[in-house]
Amino acid sequence: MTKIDDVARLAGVSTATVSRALRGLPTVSAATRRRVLAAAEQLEYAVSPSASRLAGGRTGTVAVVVPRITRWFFGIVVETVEDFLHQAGYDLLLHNLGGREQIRQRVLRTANLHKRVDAIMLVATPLRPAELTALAALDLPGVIISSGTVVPGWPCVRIDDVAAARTATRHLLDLGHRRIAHISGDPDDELAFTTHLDRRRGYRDALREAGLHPDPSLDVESQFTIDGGNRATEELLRRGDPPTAIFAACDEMAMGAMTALRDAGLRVPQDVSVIGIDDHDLAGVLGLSTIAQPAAEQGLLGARILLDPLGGRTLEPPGRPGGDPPGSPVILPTRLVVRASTAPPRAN
Amino acid sequence: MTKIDDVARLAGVSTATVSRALRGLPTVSAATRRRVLAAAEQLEYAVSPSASRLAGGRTGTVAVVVPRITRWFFGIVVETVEDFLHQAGYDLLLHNLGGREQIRQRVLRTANLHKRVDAIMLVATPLRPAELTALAALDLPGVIISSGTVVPGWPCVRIDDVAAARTATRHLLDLGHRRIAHISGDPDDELAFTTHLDRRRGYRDALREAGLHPDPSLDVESQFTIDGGNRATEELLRRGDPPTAIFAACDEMAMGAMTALRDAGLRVPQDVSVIGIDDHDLAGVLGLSTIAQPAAEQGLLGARILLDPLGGRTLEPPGRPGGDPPGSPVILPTRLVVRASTAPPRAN
DNA sequence: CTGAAAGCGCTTACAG
DNA sequence: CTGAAAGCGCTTACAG
Repeated sequence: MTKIDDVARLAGVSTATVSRALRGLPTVSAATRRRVLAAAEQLEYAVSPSASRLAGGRTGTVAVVVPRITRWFFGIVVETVEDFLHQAGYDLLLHNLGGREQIRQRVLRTANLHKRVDAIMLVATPLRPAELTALAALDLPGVIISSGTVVPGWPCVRIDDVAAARTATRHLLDLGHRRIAHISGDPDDELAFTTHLDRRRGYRDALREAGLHPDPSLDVESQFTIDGGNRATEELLRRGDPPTAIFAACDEMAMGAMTALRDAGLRVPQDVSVIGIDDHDLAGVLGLSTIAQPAAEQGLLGARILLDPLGGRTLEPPGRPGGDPPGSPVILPTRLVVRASTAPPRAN
Repeated sequence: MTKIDDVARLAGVSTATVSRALRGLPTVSAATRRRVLAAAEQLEYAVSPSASRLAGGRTGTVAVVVPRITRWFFGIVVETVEDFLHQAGYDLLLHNLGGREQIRQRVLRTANLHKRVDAIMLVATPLRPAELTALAALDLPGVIISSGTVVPGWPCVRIDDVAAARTATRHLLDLGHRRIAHISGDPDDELAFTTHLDRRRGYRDALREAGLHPDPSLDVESQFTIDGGNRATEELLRRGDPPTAIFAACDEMAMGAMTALRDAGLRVPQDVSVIGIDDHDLAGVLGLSTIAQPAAEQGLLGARILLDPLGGRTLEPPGRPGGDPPGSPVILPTRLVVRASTAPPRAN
């Protein structure tokens, strides 16, 4: 195991100089730096992260907390953030809550992040009061992606869920639909999302703007998964007088809805139109109309803001009007993508 | 920041004793341990990982290297392994190669893993000779999941890809198909899988066992993705005289094949049967017949073997016959799942 | 069962 | 621009 002393000896300098040269500090002469780098190269020296962290007081690590990495949105975010962090020289400490209360408690306690990371990215993870207090006590920089809670001082990057849902619903209204169902997440989901609340609001807003009354019998709560969409749609059909269109709160639910409809002998879109939110990898394959949201961009921008020593004010996406109150979230745009799953209702 | 000295002072013992008590070492009296734990609790003490690692010589971290976390198999593996590692008190350092040569080089160099992790899990990541040398030089325990290279001394957990492919092909043969195409991964894929080679071999073996000659015009290479399956199938159809069945090397390719067939006006399974390998989350939704492979089990078993101080010989799955030569991979079973995408060919 | 002391391998004021 | 020395916060022989 070659250590810094070996490099110092070979280069004929002190360990302090090796440390400075290797980290690219400006206070090293070009000639010295060259000698140090050559020595380090020759000895295949790699700094010991533990020693460096202990002495330097920085961990060089960012915690990324996601509900479930196997879900489309979270997978994309992690992939993007991982790439960016590693390029910036940071390690990524992954925490996948996995819907298990036990894991959630393990992760979201002070002790588990303290002294272990320099910063925290919370993806769609709402916090309970005690968790919020614990995180705030860490006094670490953090960023929120997509939704969850507001942590004082932590920037947030997300889409406008209300607007996205409104656009989806309006697309169905524009096609002529009037009996529009909504299937969405459940407050009792172990993962405790809040996203579905905003999306339901957008759905209801759009209906009201069109002069329609939201019909509770057309609004079914389930899980944010394929299976959840499947079951919600089955429940919907069980209630009789099926809708002519379904707005699913995410693409995975929409896929489950398409299956349930097919299993019930209904065709999409001839009998029932379906639209989701996300633009999941498979949306194109399935011909699913959707509201595309920029998952990678949310992760990337969040990571940049997190690492930006200036606090990220200079990293806002172009085109965003200045003058927002400090602390307001960065909202990234969504986009209606019309595919084969939505069409006008059959002739009345 | 409360540190170990604070706890020692409050508990009225030395820091050595605090250290021992907190780590559950047996050489501490029950009374002392109780006092130490109470003091630590009261002060909300959390050990500094950097200091502990530097002094103890263990990083408490496992590197997990995957080609792309957004693909079904790798997402499942990471989720499973993350849970197990954290329960065992280890951190998971995630490396997502993402098909970028630059990242690959960064990750698979000695310097980046050395002194940074205690063990390495390589998921479906074939190594070049130089990378193999570098990893071997690390002299760390490691485990291989699914395939890739053989690293001397590293156990391997996987399925039998040849057998899985043979079963898939035989299912089509049993249904009466004779013109069976195969779409699979490309050697030029940036991720450089080897899995597709085994699967192609199983396909050809099955054909030969049925007295058929593999027809090169029915064998198209592409990428292991939905889009890859889509393009491979388009190519297949472009060649004229389409097959009556397609065996896709993975479910994601099979999904792309289903889309391409539908876009070409062909029905599944009436005109063309399709089968994949994986049992992807969406396989059920899409009615895709497949060879199910236990992704979570491969990850979990690999992680257990990695952390097992005994080297994992006691952790082999039950039912596995003893007497395998040491170093031979642990093979987990696969299972044919027949859904709606496979049926007998139309009347000749 | 417990403690005093050395040491893990760096980085950081401080001095020059 | 460079070095000597202290210190980061633990763990580990070594003694007792």
